[in-house]
Formats: sequence, C-alpha cells, structure tokens
Amino acid sequence: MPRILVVDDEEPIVELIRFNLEREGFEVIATGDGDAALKKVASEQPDLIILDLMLPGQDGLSVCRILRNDPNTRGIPVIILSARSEEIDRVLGLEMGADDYVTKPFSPRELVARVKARLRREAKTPGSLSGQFSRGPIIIDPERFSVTIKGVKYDLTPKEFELLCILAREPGRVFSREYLLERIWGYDYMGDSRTVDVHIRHIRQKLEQAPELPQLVETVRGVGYRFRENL
Amino acid sequence: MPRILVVDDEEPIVELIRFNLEREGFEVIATGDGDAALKKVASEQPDLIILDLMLPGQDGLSVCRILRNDPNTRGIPVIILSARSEEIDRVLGLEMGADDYVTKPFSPRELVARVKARLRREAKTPGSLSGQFSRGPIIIDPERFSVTIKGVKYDLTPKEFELLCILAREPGRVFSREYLLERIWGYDYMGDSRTVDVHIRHIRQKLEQAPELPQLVETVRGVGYRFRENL
DNA sequence: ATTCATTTTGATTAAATTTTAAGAATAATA
DNA sequence: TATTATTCTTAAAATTTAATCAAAATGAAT
Repeated sequence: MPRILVVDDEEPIVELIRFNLEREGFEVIATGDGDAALKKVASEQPDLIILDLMLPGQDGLSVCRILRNDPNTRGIPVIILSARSEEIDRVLGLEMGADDYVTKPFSPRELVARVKARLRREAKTPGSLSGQFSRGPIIIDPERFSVTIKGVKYDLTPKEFELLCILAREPGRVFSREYLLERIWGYDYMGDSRTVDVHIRHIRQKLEQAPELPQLVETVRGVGYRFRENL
Repeated sequence: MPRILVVDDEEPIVELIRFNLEREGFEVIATGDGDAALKKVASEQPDLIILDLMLPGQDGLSVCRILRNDPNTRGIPVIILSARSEEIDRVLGLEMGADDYVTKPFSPRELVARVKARLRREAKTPGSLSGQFSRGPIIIDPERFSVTIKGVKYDLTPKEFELLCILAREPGRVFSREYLLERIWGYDYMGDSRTVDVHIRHIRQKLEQAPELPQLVETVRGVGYRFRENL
C-alpha cells in the first residue's frame, strides 16, 4: 500500500486528489505548507510526493531542492503540480529534481496514471542503483543478481543478496540486526530480528561450498554481523 | 571527467540534461542537429552520446547507424531518447540494438542513473550492431523475427521476439518485468506485469523443442528474467 | 464478416522464499 | 564449572511469487 504525500494549500484540490488516489488503494497524507511538508516527509516516509509550486511559507521549488539535497529523501519521487504551464516552469521544476510535472487544471485520471507509472518505474530497475564490485575472490554483481567466486556462480534469493550486498559494501563494519531489518525490510517491519540470523545462515551455507575460503560473514556476538575485512 | 554529447534540438531539454549532468561532474557538449552531431563526435570524442530520435536534417536513427558502422565510433555507448511511437520503437529496439533507452517524459535523475550505469560497463559490452547476432548455438535475426538453432528455424511472434532480443543482447543481466514492460509496451502501459510471464513461457515452449539445449531464459525469482550467460 | 494468429486476462496450481519457532550449541561470565 | 545469554541449526508453516492452462479479447487478413 504505497503512501502518497500531497502538498497543496487549496483544500478542494487536495480532496480531489485524495479521493482519486484512495480509490486506487493508495494511502494519502496531506499538508498545506512547505515547512510542514518537510516535517511530514521525515516522519511519514512517503513513497511519493505530489507537490504544488505555490505554497505559503516555503515555496514548492525550495521544498523540492531541500528534499534532493538530503540523502534520506533524495530517492523519493516528486511529481510537481503547477498552475503555470510555461515551458520555463517545467524545466525549472525538473532541474530542481522533480520526476514529473502536471499542470493545473489536470485530469485526476492522468495524475493517478502518472503516480502509478512513476512508482512502477522507480520500483525495480536492477543495476541502475549500483554496479558490480568485488571483495577478494568474490564478485558481487547487482545487475546480474549473482555472486561469483573463482568463476563459479552462486544464486542467492533476494533477501540473501541484499543482505550480502550491504555487508560486503563495507567490509569490517558491524551491522546490527535492527539496522539490517530497517534497511532491507523497511522501517515498519514488525517481525523477529532472528530472521536475519536465518538468512545469514543461508548465505553461509551457499557460499561456503566454495573451496578454500575463510568465513566471509562474521558474527559479532551481542552486536550483529560483518563482512570479513582482509580477503 | 567523462564527456557526454547531448543531441537534441529542443533547447530546454538540452539545458535540463546539461544542468543535471554537470551537477554530477560530467562535461557536457551539445548540438541540435544530426550532421553537426557526427562532426562533434569526430572532433570531441565523447565517452557517451545521448541521442534524441527526432532531429532536423539527419535523423537520430541514421546518426546511430552511421556511428555504429564506423569502427572509430562503434564503441561509444548511445542512450536513445524517444517519445515512444510504435514503428520508431521497433526499429530502435530490434535493428539498432540501442545500448539503453529512455522514454520522454523522463526524469533527469533516471537519465543520470542510466548514464552512470552505462559508463560503468562501457569496457565490457561491445557496441551492439544492427542485423543478426548469435549467442552460442542460437542465431537471432531481427529482420526476420526468427531464431535459428542448429539449422532449425523457429518463428516467434513480435512480442516474443522483442522480449528475447532485449534479454539476449545482454546475457546474464537481469531485467525486471517493469523495465521490459516499459521498453516493449511503452511507459504508459497500464496492464499487468504478469503478461511478461506468459510471453516468456511461449518463448520457452517454442525454443525448448530444440534438442539438447539448456534453459535459455532463466527466472530470477523476485527480480525478473535473464538470458543464460555461458552457452 | 469470418477466420486466424496473437495478446491479454484470470484462475488455479506448483514451487521457492521467507518467517516462525524451538531445541542444541556456543561463548561469556561469575 | 555452572549459569546465562546469545547464536546456530533445523524443520515446518506461512507467505509470496511464478508457471501453467484455458478462455476471452484484440486485431489483421482474407
């Protein structure tokens, strides 16, 4: 159930958008001014933001710029709403890091379509995030979703792979179970942190089939796990 | 500092791209028509080209073809910008084997991500050529929509063929259903991503009639599909 | 207008992955 | 050494995801 933040000070517009998005199964939160918007983003972690340009207080463009400069919010897609339809606006909005742009008056159906398209596109494009990297004899390639050790390929499941990626990106650093859960499972995951243990075990089982390899994933008792530093 | 050549005749779009690429530390040169583009390529030796399809004078497709036929420029990755219209798309995807492909309207962030991804693997991927190509014992012929394995020809339908083409052009790389839908069906396709599954099934059914062939199209559960790497 | 091939949808089944849970093993500490 | 806390191991339950099948919709060709 993706969560959408709508930032607009015109109440009827907000309600129009809310009605249409909720009908499609989205969760909608809304706010009418820029500063409040930034707070909501931090507290509610929306999956997408619909942002009007003319706002009381902080205006839409600066909100957008601020969102883009913060590593925590940089990844959240922003669709800009604007009354002015000049090209200059569109370009400016996109330069500020918006992902799409809808001019008022807009058709609700179109807006919903764009929201969906954007969420879908943002969702999964393996590889656009990061390229292949290696640690000692082991090569990790997100684009191919594979781990290769001495020429032998090992297939991991999604959770296993993500886990390994996070650990291997910073060898030596210890990651707590809680941190890993939040990164991989999401901040609102409500399950047991022992789940991590099981996945770590699966990774070990699969990778230790490779001969003459020291243990890659180390346990740090009472703290968490880390990827072996010197390989 | 990689140097990017942007070829597009819409000034605002060029500026949008320039702004975003320069912010990321790329050097950007730009031109608005096809003939000038070819000269710039020769004189400036860009590391990557972003090419709009609709250009005055020499159109994008011919520019691309000329670049591909010249040994000096064959290796330069080309990312194509397209407004997604049917026939252009077909030629683009099949005959030209574009390195990557972004549909308008696009998000600058996404474009930058693709540029980075493409530069990262520039070395490995040999510039794709038009016309038929082969992977192990299988020959793929975009002109005929056909696949030949050990002398036996198999006819595929258009969707099946496009799918196979995209997968087979980069064996080993995983493509998400979302990406495939966007490339083949268009960014505004509103259907179910399970559609891809059915076409994959059809491809498998047809091709596995060929004897003694390992599975060509591999499922990567939770992620997408990929073409078998070592054949 | 009918036929045929292709594409898409939906329901069902099968399979892989993830999660839970509980006892065994291990390390840390008194 | 005994105690305790923590992690490992295992298996099975629950969930998610993909394969399969059939039928409906679409579209092109006759």
